Amino acid sequence: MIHPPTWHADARQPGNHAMSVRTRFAPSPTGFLHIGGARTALFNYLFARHHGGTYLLRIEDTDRQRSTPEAVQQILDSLAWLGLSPDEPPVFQASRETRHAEVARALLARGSAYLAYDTPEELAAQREAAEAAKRPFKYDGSRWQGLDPKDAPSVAPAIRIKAPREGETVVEDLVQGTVRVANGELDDMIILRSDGTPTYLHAVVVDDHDMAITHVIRGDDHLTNTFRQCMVYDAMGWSRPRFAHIPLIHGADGAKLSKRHGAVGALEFREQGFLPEAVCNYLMRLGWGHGDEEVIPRERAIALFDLDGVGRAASRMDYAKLLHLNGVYLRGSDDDRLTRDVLERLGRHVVSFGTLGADRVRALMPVLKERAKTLEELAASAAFAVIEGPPPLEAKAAALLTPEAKARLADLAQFLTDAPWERADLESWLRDYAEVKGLKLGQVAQPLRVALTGSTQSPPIDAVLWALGRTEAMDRILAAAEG
RNA sequence: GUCCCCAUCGUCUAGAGGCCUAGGACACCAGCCUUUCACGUUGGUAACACGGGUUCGAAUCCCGUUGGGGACGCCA
Repeated sequence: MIHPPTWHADARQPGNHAMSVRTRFAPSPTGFLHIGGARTALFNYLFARHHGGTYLLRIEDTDRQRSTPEAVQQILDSLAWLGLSPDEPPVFQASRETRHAEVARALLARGSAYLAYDTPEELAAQREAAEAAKRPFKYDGSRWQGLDPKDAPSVAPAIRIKAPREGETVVEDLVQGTVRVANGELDDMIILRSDGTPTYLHAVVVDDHDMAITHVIRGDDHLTNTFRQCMVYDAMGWSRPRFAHIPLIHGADGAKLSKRHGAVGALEFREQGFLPEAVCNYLMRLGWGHGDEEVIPRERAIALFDLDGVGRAASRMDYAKLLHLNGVYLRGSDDDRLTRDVLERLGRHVVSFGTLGADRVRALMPVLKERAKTLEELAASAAFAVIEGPPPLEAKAAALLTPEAKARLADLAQFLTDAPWERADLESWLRDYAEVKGLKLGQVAQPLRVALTGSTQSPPIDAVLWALGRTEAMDRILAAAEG
């Protein structure tokens, strides 16, 4: 019967450092790290930090067919980008197979497990028969138990753990609450395959135990597996960790999150111009809340986060809200950092530029970042500043360059020749010009904007004028006036 | 099919029996600001899945229904 081990309570006593919190994120390197996994990592990180504990990473690479070194690197890169790198070097599960086998044999020696000589084909047939008869398949290994090795078939055996038949298993889940299942539902699962490799359900338990994990925080999809894992803990006489099963993230339509919903890989968000702090903030708020707080930077998140605030229902990915949050973080970001990123993106988009262009982008950054939601948008909006010479004209912008507008620009160029080149001065010169000519400021600003940026949308025109510098600005105005 | 979990505006959530005429955020609509686009700001539309209990009183507790999700591998 299952009661939380007493040290769990002790661990929460202030002043008890003997059993500090240890969490782990345990992805399998069979693909890229998706957004759901990223959130699981985040919760593990936040929980450990909040309690002054340790946050670890274990790569579950026991499936040798599907695990790849590229995927491992991808996961590491993703976590690094999100600021969720582990406190210690990652543990590779495959490297611990000797230990897994050792525990399996210990279970055998204790009489808690037995050798099962079924072939995969036999099992598949049994499963099919059960399905055909519309009854749930439950493995029956009674014929192998207590078998004299001499009578064993000449088949490499797997090791199966004996499931309890009576009573029920109870898990006090930190998120889901008390969850119980009748032991009659469990069956004798394989812990060591016939080829000597461990199964996931077994390896996880051995590793979590050996790594002294105190809190297993993972996706909801592992909830029912937890009862199977309990069999190993209990049979070995190990105290179980605390479990916390967090709900999954779904796509906007409520179905399992997949590529057709948009970006799902953590690194895809980076490519699309999202900031890691915005992604983390968004992910944290998905399934967790603290009153009305929405913008919660890392430090604040660590201070606030705890598992009791995690909801039990699955939530849907809302890209619009992420986008909004990204805008918030973008506006609050350091100008030098943004400039660096934008220049890099522009370079990738095959725009060549010199230091003059780079300086202009930096000068414009405070007003540029006000009007972008992603780094990609930011880069696009900075493109006019980085190039030399007249910018390419957008269709809508070109339409604005009427003969009158061109004449106006020529006149304006003349007028600006003697202007002092400071932003505030430029603004008042433009206002004066409009007033003298009996025009609304917009009538002057729009043609000018088109000439300088090639677009009908840009930061305030005085800022653009100033950042471009007198020479470059004059070039562009004249080019537009003559073109 | 069996077992497990879940259920407040379109979405993320606040809500731990009276503070709820159900609050906030995103999105959407309208207005203001304005030099374009954003930002900002003001207001608006919009939810307790359904049915039974328990209680003086239920979004909050219990049961059922419906609807979602997950797990049932010599995958992880």
